[in-house]
Amino acid sequence: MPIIRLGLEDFLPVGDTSGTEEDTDSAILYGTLRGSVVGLRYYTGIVNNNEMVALQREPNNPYDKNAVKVNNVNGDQVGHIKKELAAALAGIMDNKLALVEGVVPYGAKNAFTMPVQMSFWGREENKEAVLDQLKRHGFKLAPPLKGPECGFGSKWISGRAGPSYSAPVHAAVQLTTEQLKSEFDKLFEDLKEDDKTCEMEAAEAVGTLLLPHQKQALAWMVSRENSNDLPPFWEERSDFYYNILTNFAEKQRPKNVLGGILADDMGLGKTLTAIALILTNYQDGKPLPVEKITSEKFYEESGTNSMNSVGRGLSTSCVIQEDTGFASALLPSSTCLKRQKKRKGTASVQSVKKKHSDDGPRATLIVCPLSVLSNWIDQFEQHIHQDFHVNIYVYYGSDRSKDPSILSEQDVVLTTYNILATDYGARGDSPLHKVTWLRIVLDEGHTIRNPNAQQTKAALNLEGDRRWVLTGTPIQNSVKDLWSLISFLKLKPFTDREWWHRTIQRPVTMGAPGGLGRLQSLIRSITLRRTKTSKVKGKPVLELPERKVLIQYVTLTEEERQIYQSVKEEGKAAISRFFSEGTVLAHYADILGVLLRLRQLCCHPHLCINTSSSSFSADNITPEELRETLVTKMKLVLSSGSDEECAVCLESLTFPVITRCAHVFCKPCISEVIRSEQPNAKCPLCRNELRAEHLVECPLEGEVDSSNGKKSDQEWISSAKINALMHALIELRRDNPTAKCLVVSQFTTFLSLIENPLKESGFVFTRLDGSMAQKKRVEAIQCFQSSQAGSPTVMLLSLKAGGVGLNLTAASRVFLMDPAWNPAAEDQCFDRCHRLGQKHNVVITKFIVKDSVEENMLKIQKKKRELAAGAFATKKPSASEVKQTKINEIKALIDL
DNA sequence: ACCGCCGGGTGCC
DNA sequence: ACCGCCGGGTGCC
Repeated sequence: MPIIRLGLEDFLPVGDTSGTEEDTDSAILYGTLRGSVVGLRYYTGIVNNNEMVALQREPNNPYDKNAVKVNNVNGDQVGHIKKELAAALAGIMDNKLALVEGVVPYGAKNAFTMPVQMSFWGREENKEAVLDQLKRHGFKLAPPLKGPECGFGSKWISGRAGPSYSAPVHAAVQLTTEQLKSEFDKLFEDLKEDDKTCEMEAAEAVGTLLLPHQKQALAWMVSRENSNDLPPFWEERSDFYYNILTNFAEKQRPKNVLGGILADDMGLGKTLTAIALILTNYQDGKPLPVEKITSEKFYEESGTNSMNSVGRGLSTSCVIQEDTGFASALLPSSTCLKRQKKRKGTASVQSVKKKHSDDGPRATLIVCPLSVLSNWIDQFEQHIHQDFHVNIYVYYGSDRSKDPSILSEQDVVLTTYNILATDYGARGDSPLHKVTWLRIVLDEGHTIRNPNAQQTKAALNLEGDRRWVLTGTPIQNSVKDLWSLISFLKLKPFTDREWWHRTIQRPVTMGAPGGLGRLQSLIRSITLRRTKTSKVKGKPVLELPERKVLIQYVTLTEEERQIYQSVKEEGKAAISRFFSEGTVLAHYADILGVLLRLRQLCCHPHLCINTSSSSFSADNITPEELRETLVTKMKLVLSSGSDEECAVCLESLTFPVITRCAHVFCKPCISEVIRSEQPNAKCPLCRNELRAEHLVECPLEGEVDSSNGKKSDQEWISSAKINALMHALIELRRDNPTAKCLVVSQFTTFLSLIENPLKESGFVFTRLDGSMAQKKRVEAIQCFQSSQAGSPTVMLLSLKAGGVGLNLTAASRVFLMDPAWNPAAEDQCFDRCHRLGQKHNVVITKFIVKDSVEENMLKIQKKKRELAAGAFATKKPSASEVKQTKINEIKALIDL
């Protein structure tokens, strides 16, 4: 199931939200006030009756420091707020006590002044201050007018119609949570219907036959790019264009985005579809003119149309320029350069692309997270027909070209969000921003959901009419997330946050009638989304082979059980003490340590070395010792596989730091807490003193394994789990010698221990873990995916290795050696082989030690799954709820 | 007339 | 602005 969590805050004004940032979601309507706009004749901006206007402070106005400008939806100034009123508004606006929004109810054609109906929105606690401030200037708010869409702009009851309509206080009728849930479910439903079911064949240069749903996506994308439709919510009226949300009108036809959001579930082939689009729709629906090599075949491999095949391996025909040095690190050494030379020497070229700049833009820019950059390169390699030649430039690395004309000559330029943001930050020196692109594709587009992030701003400022967002999770936490995407698509008038907020976001969050409907029709007009269970012509989009998860219980040996029990009793005693002392959270890292050791003991006694942790009492120690202890604790937290979240942002840790009270947060998050609560900041988790200079950063180097090092000096012994695994592997080999399997663990040391018996029993195996260099990874993957005789049948895989794109479809069996805290991490791992291209039924075996922490983890996993399934309309948990959940989990895990 | 009244000039902030 | 406001011109009926 796609992760579309919709927080309660999407629908209800939720009070407490940690304060620091202006959160417009908890705003209530204080009331309304009629004022006047003056000075109309000095400005060009015009409005219609009932049109929304923006009020903007102008503190540097030489005549009045209180000045408030009035702009129309287009951003053109209409006039000023009359000075007496402006004097009252200035303080309110400057101190962000309220959001003041205006609508011109009538008199839009007046020559000198016109009325403006203002609504004041803000947090409950600021209401008094606002009313007071207005009162001091002799103004008084009227209660909110009641109308079907009061405060949301559309239909104002004009003054003349008489105020007999206006009375009740509540602006909008709120739907029940259930209603909202079902409403929102519909948001992405049926997007495939009507015009989105046409299919289109890809251009010849696409060497892979598209699946039906991919042909549909291609047809839809091509039609979007070539469409002449008006953007959503615009109508043509006699000789002007009219926006039905804001009532703004203009002569000039508003541009629709020649793109949209491809929001297919992971695994449906968004990348391939985008590649097909690039090659199929250049101009006027004609394919991209690329070199076609018509003479003899150049390569040994002969790739024909293969249905989304894996294992086409190296047969490729794209030329990837390597002056970045990055591509060569990603790709097997021989892949590109040799071919490029070969082709240059012998190929006869039928049609050479024109390089004249007067042809208009040619290049497509693709921006993606670094983790999927190599996947894009692979996919281009796989899917471009070998007789065609496509120029791809990987804009990455310190020697990336600063010359925009190099970029604009390409067919495709690939880069990452970080590079995009870095270049953009170095002002005036971003070649990416100097090129007018034919097309811009943002992959994993949800990474730009934070509108304040540099990468978002950098993406918004790219030039190019065809703009696409690829994402499997268009809405991650709330409707808010959509704004950056919509803004990137340059959909008028939503590029300005005020109009988005007033016309879509607030109506939806406040449950205004029609709010969801608007959002839905907006989404429908620019989004294509299919899930794994969607159907095309009555058949599932993807017919994946079956997937079975078996749990195989393992009984520890006598010796293992003895060690386990003694560590457990010791840990349980310590944790009980923490509970009785009320210091559970202060010892959180220690508790994780106990649990980690128990989990390791379930796998193999050697995983767990320093059983006697000295860190239980940390009284009189030097700063250096303290620092070291903290670093150790942080590493423990990070390596415990518990997928710790930052209690401030509630997301996974970025740039983790540990506090003196041993709690781990994102550095930016905790720094902000310290800054905003100074001088007496307290730890959000335990309320201990918090100081910026006490924060300890994690010494770099990705994968931290707490049990690293000491493996060679210990004699190898087996364990109950290893025995169970080997038994299963040998049985599997006997029944099906060519079957491939993944052996997955969170503990890379455990994987190393497993290498021993694999060798002894004559298995050919390979390995993939987070510590391996990019090049080694690619080798390991290609080696494993190969179907050649003698290729590895086992891959030792660390649970979190590899990005989303990791494709291990050669495997049809998975042995999960130890359960993960987060069931989603397990699922993601299983999806690496249970995905497009898998030909066999997939059987997953989870080894679980009977009567152990592992069994308890299964129970917690079950709960989490249930929670995730029902999470749709549930509120995002607060920090204290997260805390309580954790405490409960700890109790359950250690049988307290 | 230290007023009223008239009518022209004028006009955002 | 077909207003308000300003300030100069003017002054019984």
